[in-house]
Amino acid sequence: MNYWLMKSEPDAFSIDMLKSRPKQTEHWDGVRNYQARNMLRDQMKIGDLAYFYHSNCKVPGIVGIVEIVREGYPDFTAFDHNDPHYDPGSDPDQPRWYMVDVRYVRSFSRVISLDELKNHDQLHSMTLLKRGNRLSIMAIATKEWQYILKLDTLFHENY
DNA sequence: GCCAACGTTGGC
DNA sequence: GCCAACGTTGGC
Repeated sequence: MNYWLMKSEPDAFSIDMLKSRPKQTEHWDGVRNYQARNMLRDQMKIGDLAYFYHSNCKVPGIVGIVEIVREGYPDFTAFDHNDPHYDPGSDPDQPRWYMVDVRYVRSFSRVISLDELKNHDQLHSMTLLKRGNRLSIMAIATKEWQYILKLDTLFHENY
């Protein structure tokens, strides 16, 4: 069982949009980075959980949890001339880009903001907080996952 | 195989 | 909207 963090710009695809999809499930398309591709294709397994992260928005941060419900398969948006993520270099017979399907699990009662995450020494080694990091898919250590979960439940207990 | 130019990401 | 950081491209 592995833990992940997946970034999305909420204007393009937010956790609320995922929640309102049929079966609260959607494919995670558009990743065009080889390191992230390798994780989608090779490492993400059914039953793995991921934090849904909203990036490039007013309050960037973790907004909820999703579950991987289908393992890596070719990202067909790369074959579509009309798709903004079209890549002529990805051949259907030898796809360059991969995706997984995710299902909504739950939303946090608040955004656990990037700013807040930075304030916890226990999270300093997270890839997300490394300087210059731009990966849209990253692994999260079990300890970090649990620590972040507690940030949300602590909030519940206090209010 | 080097590296300058360019495009993208994403916080601020 | 700015720009630092990083990945990719392509000339040589």
